[in-house]
Amino acid sequence: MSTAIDDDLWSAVGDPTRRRMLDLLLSDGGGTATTLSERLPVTRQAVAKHLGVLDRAGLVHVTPAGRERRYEVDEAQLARAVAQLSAVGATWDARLQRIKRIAERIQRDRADREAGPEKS
Amino acid sequence: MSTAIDDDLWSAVGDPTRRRMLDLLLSDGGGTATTLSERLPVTRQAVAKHLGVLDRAGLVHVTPAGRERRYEVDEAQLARAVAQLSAVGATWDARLQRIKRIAERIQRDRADREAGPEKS
DNA sequence: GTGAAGTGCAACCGATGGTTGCGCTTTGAG
DNA sequence: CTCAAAGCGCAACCATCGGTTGCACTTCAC
Repeated sequence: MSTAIDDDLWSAVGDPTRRRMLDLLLSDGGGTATTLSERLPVTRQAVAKHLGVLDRAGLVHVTPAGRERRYEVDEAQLARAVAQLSAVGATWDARLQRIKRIAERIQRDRADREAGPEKS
Repeated sequence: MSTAIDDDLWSAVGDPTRRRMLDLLLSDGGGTATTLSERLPVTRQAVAKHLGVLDRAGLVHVTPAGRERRYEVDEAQLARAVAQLSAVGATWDARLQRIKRIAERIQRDRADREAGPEKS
């Protein structure tokens, strides 16, 4: 109930650079630290660190190939992360809806009181 | 297209402690740094810093009352944040769906080739 | 074999989430 | 009125993290 979330997954997805990396890996169907860094405003080493975080979170898999290390998105795990994002959103959405309904009821009650004052 | 997001909003909502604070403020209908810190595993000062971040992001409003400073959630702004979360989720969801469809098509194509080999 | 490509490791820097300690105003009980 | 406690802000400090630079190591290609 209290938005208890797999914190590793959320924080992995929480960083803006890592989100862009996931975007690139998805649209390109994989990549290496070097190819990613060419399309991002950070150095290869920064990208490598992020890939480590994503790997530990299970969001990507790595395949060594000669002197390269190719990374690909783990779609099932990313789907889990998406589900958790939606869950948080849904929780807050529900509460905001409840608040909105209560506010409307209060306003309606006040309107009733002003329209038909039965007592002095 | 490229998941361009209001980074202040996202990062404000990105911290797990701040998410719990928003939960508490929503369910209690507001609170102070002290009352929040009593229900969280961090000190009042840490809570105060987070309230500053949430305030700068426009997610909460503060009302000084005597020696207290009461904070309440700005529902419209939180709704915006929720919308952005959903947007990121929807983007990835769409891409994952596309990948899934492509994978299925490839599998179907291969099945066709194996079933009816027209040429040698 | 040699140079370039790709990677990893280590040191360093700035921002941030967290703590402790202190001092200030406000409140309320005596 | 007095004074202790409640609530808050400010400042110093620490660990972690995202980012950088620099260097050494493998692998590929000529």
